[in-house]
Amino acid sequence: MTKPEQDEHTGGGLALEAARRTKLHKIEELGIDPWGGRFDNHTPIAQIRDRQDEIVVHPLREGQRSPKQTGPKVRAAGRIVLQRGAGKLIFVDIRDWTGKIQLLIGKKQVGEKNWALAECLDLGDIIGVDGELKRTQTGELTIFVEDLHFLTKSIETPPAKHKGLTDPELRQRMRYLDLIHTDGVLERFLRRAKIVQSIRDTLAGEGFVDAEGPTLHAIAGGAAARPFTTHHNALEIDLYLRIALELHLKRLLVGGIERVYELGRVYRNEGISPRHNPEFTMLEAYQAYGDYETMITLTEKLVVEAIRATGQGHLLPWGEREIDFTAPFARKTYDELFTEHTGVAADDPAAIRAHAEQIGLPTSGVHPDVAKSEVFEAQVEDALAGPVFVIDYPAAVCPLTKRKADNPAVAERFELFIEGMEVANAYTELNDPDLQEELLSRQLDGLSEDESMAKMDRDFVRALRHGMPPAGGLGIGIDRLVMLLTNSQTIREVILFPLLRPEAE
RNA sequence: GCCCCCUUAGCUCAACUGGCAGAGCAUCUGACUCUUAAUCAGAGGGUUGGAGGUUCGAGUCCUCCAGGGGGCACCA
Repeated sequence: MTKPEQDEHTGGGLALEAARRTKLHKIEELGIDPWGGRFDNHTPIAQIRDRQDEIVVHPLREGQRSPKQTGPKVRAAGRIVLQRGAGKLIFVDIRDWTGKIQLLIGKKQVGEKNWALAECLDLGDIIGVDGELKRTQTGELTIFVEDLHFLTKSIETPPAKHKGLTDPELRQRMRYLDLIHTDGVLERFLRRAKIVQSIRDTLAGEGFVDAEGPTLHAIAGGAAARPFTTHHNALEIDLYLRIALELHLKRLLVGGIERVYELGRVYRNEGISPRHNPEFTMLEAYQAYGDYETMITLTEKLVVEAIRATGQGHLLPWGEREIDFTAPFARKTYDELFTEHTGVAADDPAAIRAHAEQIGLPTSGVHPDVAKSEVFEAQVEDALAGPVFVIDYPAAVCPLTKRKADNPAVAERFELFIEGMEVANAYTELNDPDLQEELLSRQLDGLSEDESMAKMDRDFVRALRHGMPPAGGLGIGIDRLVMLLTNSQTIREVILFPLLRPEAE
């Protein structure tokens, strides 16, 4: 093992660590544990800052350079993010998850041992302090430190103190550093937590209970996506990571859990993009005796309450633009939008087929509803700035959805689109077991099994045969909703640890 | 899986048409008891992502590889 002293006068990566290890040893020599321990009764920095009006400034007396102040005694803990030496004074800025505050450590004020410890402080170290909250001569709110508590040494060098991390690879691989050093990152993820909490609160307020379905599925149903496969050794069976929550929650409707939801991770073995991560968070909620109109009302309430929880108004920033979330959101039928954006009659399969060919989509051997759906995805979805509820889908591409009573070619389904993104998807749930069995056993022309939602699940059909109440069901892509509510243009800004290739050794 | 772009000090970035690899922050030494992107004086720090190639000479041009970003495909 190399001695730190050997590298003391070099400034490369190893030497930066060596300098910190030298200080770590000095801390140990002072009889202080550089890894700290329990530190009770400190106050979050934001709350400390709120006590600034308790500072009393006494009248200036003759011979004084500045007026005497008295302030509240406070105890804080946080990470050192800035440090400035001024002789036998050190100014330190610490940060906790509520804010930042300046500390003043003076040699005379803290005593010899604390001063020796203060000389061992580096950017990134975590410390606790006791002191008096006052203002410096320049007016900066500051804890005048009386006692110093060392809580944890950082032996790695932090990023540049103002620019922070900008390399997207480093930001994702070392999210812990991103949270500390990139402006707005910690706040964004705390905001995500508030959104999720708001959704759970709203659902609870509407009488929904949460449920935990299995994530290992023998049949990856409920959506059309390629699953991840895995293997259970003792049972000697291949299993899939779930691609949706749907089929188990509906079993719970059969079981009499009348309002049920799950908010959890699903996995899809597909491409990565600014709007896709292989694992992402989905909400699905099911309400017995409801329908898709019930779900529109619920969706609006969930979104509006989530926005309220983030402390924002109805107009949210989105890049250079704004999104107007004033409820009720626009509602347009699928066919209406289809014609509006393509100029093709929505009830004319031959014209749709010709149009699909014209824009380069394959049409031979493809079911008319599939062709229509592909044109819709290619030309309509991206153009939907929204928020807009797209209502009433072609039935053939909706195998889990109840058909309209007066028109079996149309399914009672809506999707909520905002900025071209599908944020929510909801049905009046199909509860006819015979029709369900038929729809799950038949692949549509032009779709492979991978591309299809039609994966036979005998037990699911058996559950329906026992009677599932008429119901409305809703799915919301939580990550995309969080993107929209935090003005984040890519999904990896709202997922703490997006999938990356392993780092090379 | 395909196409394009990026990769230089711990971090953030320079380096002309191929011609001595640089700066700021960080680090180290010294000064400073009211600083706040502290300041001042000095010092050190590089396998230019990796491996080959062209050239008198490569951070720069070429090939392959790796990682990341964007787009396409996939995502009914």
